[in-house]
Amino acid sequence: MTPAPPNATDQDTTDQHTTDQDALEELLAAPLGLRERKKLKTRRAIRTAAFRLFTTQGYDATTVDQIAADAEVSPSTFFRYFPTKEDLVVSDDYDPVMVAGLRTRPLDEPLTESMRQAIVPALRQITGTEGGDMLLRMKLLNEVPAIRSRSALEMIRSRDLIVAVLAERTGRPDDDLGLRALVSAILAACSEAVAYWADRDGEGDVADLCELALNAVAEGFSGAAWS
Amino acid sequence: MTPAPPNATDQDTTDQHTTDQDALEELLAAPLGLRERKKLKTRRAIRTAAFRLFTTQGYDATTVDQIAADAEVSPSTFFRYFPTKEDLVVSDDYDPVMVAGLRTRPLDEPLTESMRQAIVPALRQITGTEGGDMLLRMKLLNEVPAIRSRSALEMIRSRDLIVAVLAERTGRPDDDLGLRALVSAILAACSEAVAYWADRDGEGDVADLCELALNAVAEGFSGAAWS
DNA sequence: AATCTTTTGAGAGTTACTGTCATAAGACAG
DNA sequence: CTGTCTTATGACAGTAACTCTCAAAAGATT
Repeated sequence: MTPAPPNATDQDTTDQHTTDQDALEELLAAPLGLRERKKLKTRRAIRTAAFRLFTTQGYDATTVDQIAADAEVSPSTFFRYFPTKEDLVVSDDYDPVMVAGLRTRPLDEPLTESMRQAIVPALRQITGTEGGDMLLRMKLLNEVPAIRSRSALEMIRSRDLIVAVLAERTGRPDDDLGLRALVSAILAACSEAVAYWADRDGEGDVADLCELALNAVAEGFSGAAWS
Repeated sequence: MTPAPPNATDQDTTDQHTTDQDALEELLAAPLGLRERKKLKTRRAIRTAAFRLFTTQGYDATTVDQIAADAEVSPSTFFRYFPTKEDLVVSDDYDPVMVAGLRTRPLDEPLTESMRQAIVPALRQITGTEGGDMLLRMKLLNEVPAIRSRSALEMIRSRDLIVAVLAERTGRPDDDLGLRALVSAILAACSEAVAYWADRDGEGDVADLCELALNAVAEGFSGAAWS
């Protein structure tokens, strides 16, 4: 999801170029305006406060009012930054990474392979950089039904995004059932891997587990008896 | 999910025998007590009222109080029958059907084939008997984020159930990542098929679509270039 | 008919969220 | 650096989905 772009350009009806430009600008324009800096700061403050409370009291036992108080903002402000409490946890900034990865793959490569090559490195990168935070989020995702539930919506978003890219690349329609099914299946397998990893406190390498999961699916569908 | 067993035997601390006996009794004792009959009636009344309101006003615009009023029960009673508003929609009684189907398959059959043979006929049966209701539910599932989200939890339950059965049959551990990934992938593909079907107002046969989806996944994982 | 058990409704309380509006604070022009 | 314009904030009121408690009603049992 939008990695909290400080000033989310809501409608880019103009051009697909805009997206890339914005991303670039965001990275280069180091001296952000004071407003933007403050916004980022509050956002971080809220999230930090929230996670601190979550780890000590648990997700459900922590109220939005508490979080707001702890972050020294009003409850209204909380909701301005995070439309729902769940949004604190389910923010996956790596869809774009995956899409970019996908686009680099050769067109004649099998789709599963392209996806594998897009997902696995992305996972590896993420765990490398923000591993701790991700583990915590994924653990919440395993444990808190509300979040687990909510994350399904994010997955659908991811699926739609990937399907759109692949549809474009293969010249299929956007709503091709086969394509959707395949992408969903792959994402499901990878989610299982991530869940498994989080459930074991980040033991082992997520990326490896993800490959393992994908291999298991491939093997299963190849018709192995498997007992 | 428990298809609303009229008198859920909450604690059978006595004996495992009790469970089977109760289940048997429940099926045989056709002349249900007056209480049970009334309970079933209210449950139906609530659901009927709810669906009527949903179709006219939409899901979000319909409040629980309205539903309760329409069904002529108190709001308290509503929540006694359906712990959440979403539960009105996401009640899949066919997990047991699938599990039973799975158990009839030969042990040396490939897992994917067993699951396919368990899922497809189950789908066929359901659409045959309660097709209209299912279509409506699935459409809500497509359209209402809250429900879509919630149904993810049901899917996890299904997955766990199926994984447990398959783990037992293949002698694998319950938490085998490969098995989980495979089952999740298959369920994801089938969900796509159902969603696709509902999105097109029940046009075509769900079971066929499901097979199509599974075939697409198989093909994808077989390494076809696929463009 | 009397007693016991379960279901029901009334009401009060909590929490996540929405909308409105006045005020405060950064941005910018002159 | 002053005035104006824009945007972020907080206070407040309101809604709706739940949760809990308790007393009354209704089915079950002897």
